[in-house]
Amino acid sequence: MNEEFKKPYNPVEQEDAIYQKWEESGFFNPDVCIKENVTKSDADYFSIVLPPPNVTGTLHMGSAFMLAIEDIMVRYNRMLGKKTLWIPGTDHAAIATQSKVEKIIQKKEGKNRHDLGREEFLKRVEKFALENHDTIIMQMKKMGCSLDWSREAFTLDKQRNLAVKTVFKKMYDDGLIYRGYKVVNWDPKGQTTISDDEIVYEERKATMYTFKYSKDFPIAISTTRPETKVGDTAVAVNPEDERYKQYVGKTFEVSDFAGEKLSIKVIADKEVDPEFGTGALGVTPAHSQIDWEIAQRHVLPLKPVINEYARMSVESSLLKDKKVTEARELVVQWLRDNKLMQEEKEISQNISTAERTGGIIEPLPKLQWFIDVNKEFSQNGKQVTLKKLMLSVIEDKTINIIPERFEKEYVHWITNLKDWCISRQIWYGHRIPVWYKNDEVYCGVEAPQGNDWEQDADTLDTWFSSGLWTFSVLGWPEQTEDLKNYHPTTVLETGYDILFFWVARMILMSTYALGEIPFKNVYLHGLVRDNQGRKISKSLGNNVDPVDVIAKYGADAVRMALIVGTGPGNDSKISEEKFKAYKHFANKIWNITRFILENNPEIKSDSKIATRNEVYKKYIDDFKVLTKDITIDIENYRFYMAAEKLYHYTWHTFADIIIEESKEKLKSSESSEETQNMLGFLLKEQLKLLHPFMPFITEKIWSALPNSKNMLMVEKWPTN
RNA sequence: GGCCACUUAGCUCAGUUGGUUAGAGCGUGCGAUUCACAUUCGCAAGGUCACUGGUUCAAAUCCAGUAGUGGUCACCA
Repeated sequence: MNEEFKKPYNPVEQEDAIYQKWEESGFFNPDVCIKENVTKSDADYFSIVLPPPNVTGTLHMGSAFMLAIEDIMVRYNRMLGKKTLWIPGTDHAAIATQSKVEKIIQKKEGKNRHDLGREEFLKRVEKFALENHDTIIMQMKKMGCSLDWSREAFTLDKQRNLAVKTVFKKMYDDGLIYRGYKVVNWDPKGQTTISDDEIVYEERKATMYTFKYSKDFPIAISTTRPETKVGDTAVAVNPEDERYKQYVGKTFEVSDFAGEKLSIKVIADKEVDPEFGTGALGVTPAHSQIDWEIAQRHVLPLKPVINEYARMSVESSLLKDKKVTEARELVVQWLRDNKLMQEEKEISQNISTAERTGGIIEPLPKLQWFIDVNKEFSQNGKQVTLKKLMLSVIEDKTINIIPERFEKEYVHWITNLKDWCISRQIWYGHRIPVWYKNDEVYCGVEAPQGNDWEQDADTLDTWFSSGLWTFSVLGWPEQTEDLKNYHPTTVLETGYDILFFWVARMILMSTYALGEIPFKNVYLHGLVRDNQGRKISKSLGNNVDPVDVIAKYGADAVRMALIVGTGPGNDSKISEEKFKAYKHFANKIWNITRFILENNPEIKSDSKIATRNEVYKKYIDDFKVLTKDITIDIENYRFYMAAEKLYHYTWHTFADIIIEESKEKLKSSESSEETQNMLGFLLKEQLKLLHPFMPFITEKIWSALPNSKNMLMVEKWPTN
């Protein structure tokens, strides 16, 4: 017998070598599987893209959980004999990466990006991205991921850039992308616009001030932001409000409001809630989304009073160049001094902050690029909108979301979706493929001919390129074989926290650009929390590098610990005890093998011989029931259940009962032949079932068994 | 505020279409162990399935409500 089995199983000594063997075999690549005749060329396909990790950092336990689920699906389907493709890649994560590198440079060198210049700064970002990329790849290999590395992609590489520009141009030509001047979410800290989805609300205490613009102004208004009121051009009231009906349509001149001259028109708008505050709303078209919309409806003038640095851009001496927070106090004091303040009330309110920089969002009117989600266009002879495309594939179940409850959330989100602001004033990302020359505008995949054309300085929202991921990784816009063979992908597996950011955008991009869904199924997993149920975060210091845990317990144990007990969409807690338990389990499988090797060195495994014995026939029949059960669980995405059932069977049925009972039988020469075949058969079949969950140890044992020709990773999944 | 999820053993969680005596792992207690097991095995204790009501021959499971916890979306100026 192999000497190795006399020691406890030590994953650290084995796993890297096993992974290397897999890689060298080439079987992660379906083309090789076909060539080597382990997969039929006309077999059904299974394809899945890896949600590309951000190069802004390295992997955490949540990513490890994701990788475990996906690798289970991939290995299972490969063993079923399908043409199986899992495509790896990483995401440049534009704003997240840029702001991280900016912070580092600021801290180390005291410089900002403008000190370095666009070219030098981008070099630094790329270096940072590459380092993280290499770590991420190493981490994924440690987890045992059977990704086809020959097809690795990056959201910002040349091929993906072509896809981005191609889609942009198509949308531009279809009138779905437009450049427009309107109030956007401006992040003064990151010096860029962000989309509605990149806003994080923070609850804070604030004061609600109620006042009049001047002594003879008839209506009092309420606000938490008095400094913006120097930009007011109207007061809106509800059309039904009897108190104010007499003033509607009139314009009042205010000669001095905190040093500014105002011209306020009283308008009636049904959006105004007469119950709130004084029932009158001071309209600041330039610095509020809602007020902007009201101003559009009533054709009100626009008066910007705040600039990109969150400072007052008015000319009057009191407020000029003051930060908004200072200006607020100055205006409040001015109101008190002039006896215009009626009430100051402490309230709690949610303020908008930028997800990546933490900067307080300042709504500003700016000229930006948008995707119009409500504009009709013609596709396959039908009039559609992007919104309708996104809704219909979920509503008619062309795409399935697991767990189902997220379908409702998705529909709700899409229904309320507004135009998507896609331009960013940052440097790291896909440059907008638009050029300007005097009054001319050119949009194209390539730069226009001739001199004096200047390219738009902005880059695209990172989710624009991630949205193309399912087909850009397959070589689109070229009509590649991969695209024909593997799109739409079979399943998209990702965290529920990026359902809107990413899943929705992929559906938008694919149904638009290809007229085809990006995936047939969406499987959403939950968050991995620490043993106290807290979110993993830097500030708590509870972040664990999966590689460290793997070094201690082995990748198989880590995978099992993450999978067992965690259903789709559910958050999970992870603890040392759980890792330990599955390390024990790995050793149990190891010892089971040792016992069988000692008593059945050739690993005889003929089930026909075994079933001569009635009891063994029952064992084997029971096992077939289990096999079917496990298969159904996996097919229905119940990996947690399949894993637990296998664990339980191997330890408490196979080891505790079947092996225990076999000890006597092996001693008697008359039944030992049957017993050997029964044990050998069940061992081999169990290794196959366990392989997707615990690939390393099962492959290791398989290779140590006599007569094992193929690698376990390309053995056939047991069927009845 | 809207919507969603969760509440089952000390802890972490299963319990699929309603159907024997509600399960597992960890932990606890007792015992065994020259044995494939450094990481072993057996036995045991431990539950008002959050609460109230309903449907049903039958409810942890379905329905309605209440409470608590968490999430998410939208925010009112």
